Amino acid sequence: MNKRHYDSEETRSLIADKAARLFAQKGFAGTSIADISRESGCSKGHIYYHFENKEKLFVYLALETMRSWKERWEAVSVNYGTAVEKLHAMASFVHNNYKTPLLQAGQELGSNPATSPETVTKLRGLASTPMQAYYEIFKQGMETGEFDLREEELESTGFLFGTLLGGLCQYLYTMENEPLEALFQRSVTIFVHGICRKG
Amino acid sequence: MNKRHYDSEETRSLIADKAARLFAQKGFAGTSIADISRESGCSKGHIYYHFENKEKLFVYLALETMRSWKERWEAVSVNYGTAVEKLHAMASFVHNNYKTPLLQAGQELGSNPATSPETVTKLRGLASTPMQAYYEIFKQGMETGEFDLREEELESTGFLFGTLLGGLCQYLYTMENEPLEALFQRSVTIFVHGICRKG
DNA sequence: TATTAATTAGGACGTTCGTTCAATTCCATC
DNA sequence: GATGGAATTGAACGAACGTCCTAATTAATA
Repeated sequence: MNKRHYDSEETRSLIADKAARLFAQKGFAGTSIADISRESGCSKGHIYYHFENKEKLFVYLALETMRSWKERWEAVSVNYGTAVEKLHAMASFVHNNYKTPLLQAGQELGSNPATSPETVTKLRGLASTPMQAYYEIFKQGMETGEFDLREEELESTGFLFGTLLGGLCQYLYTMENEPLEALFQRSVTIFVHGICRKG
Repeated sequence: MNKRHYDSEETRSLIADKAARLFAQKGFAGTSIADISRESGCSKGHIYYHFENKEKLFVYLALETMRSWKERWEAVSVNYGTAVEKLHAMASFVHNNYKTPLLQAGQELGSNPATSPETVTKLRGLASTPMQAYYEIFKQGMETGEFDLREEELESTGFLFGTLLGGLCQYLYTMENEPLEALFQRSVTIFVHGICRKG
């Protein structure tokens, strides 16, 4: 017995895909249901068949995006040994998989006084998923002696690394892929070595 | 002869102030003329007496913000000698004076297909003002031998530094001042020294 | 005090927004 | 091939949007 009639499930994820791209590109308020309808090719009414409302749709997208991001990173990261290798891998991974603009849209929605408290709560913890992943890498680097870090510097280091990668994601839609990838990689180099002339 | 009747000029800059804060906090689409009217305490019609429309208002704010930012930085920066000192000063300056969220709102507006081409053009060059300032510092550091940089790395270094500071500005409205300032300063330290175990 | 031009308010406009809902189409099953 | 529930549509709703227009208010000048 097949529970799936029509292409309902596919339609749902098509809507989700298109909506995620639109939210990432134009922000929460900047994206209308009509936009999503046009882009996905299905009626406005049908969007409301799959999702309760615009806010819930966004929260679903944000949470799901982060869950899948974490899952895929954990699958990828085992292929890299040292912390430095992992940082480079992470830079590429974020460049290709991260939907930071979606996080920004989340901030936009979260800071709006009209947003429901439950939504704000759910959105609050969103950024902690990638931050945790960054933290783990720097922790490893500290433990193996690759990095010269003190315990209390770990969190802020991961935070800043994530902020830089996140900032670079702003250029995903306006910059060529190749030079952007170079910037992602150079971010790692700078974090690791700095730019100071050594003794 | 006084050209200023009433407090028109003051009212205009009051509108500009409130509008800038709102745009920075809630984005371009997320901020309504009614919001600005409520916040500034003057009528919607009066906003249109001072500004042609919402788009032009935003462009004015963005350009004016950047112009004033540059002016004030140039006044401040002469108090610092070395490139490292200037980087720390810049971090503090951005923390206290930069309206990066306004730049993000600019990207939001600029990437909207409905936005007029002239506006897009004006917005395009916005980010280059601070980037130029960052570039200058790293160039100085390279020339004085403080930094170990090659000519062709200058631009990307300034770009990344600006991206990191800009990313940190996202937390202006959600984080306490003191720990945020610490993150700004630590950004400089990491950029300068990196985190790799030396020798 | 009367006149005038600059300033401000507030409501009306057409449009677009998020949302709802009745009607229709589709497919699995009988 | 008829039936029923799931999938999908498209029109319609009130609210909110950006913008415009007219009327009221103000302060300077005559």
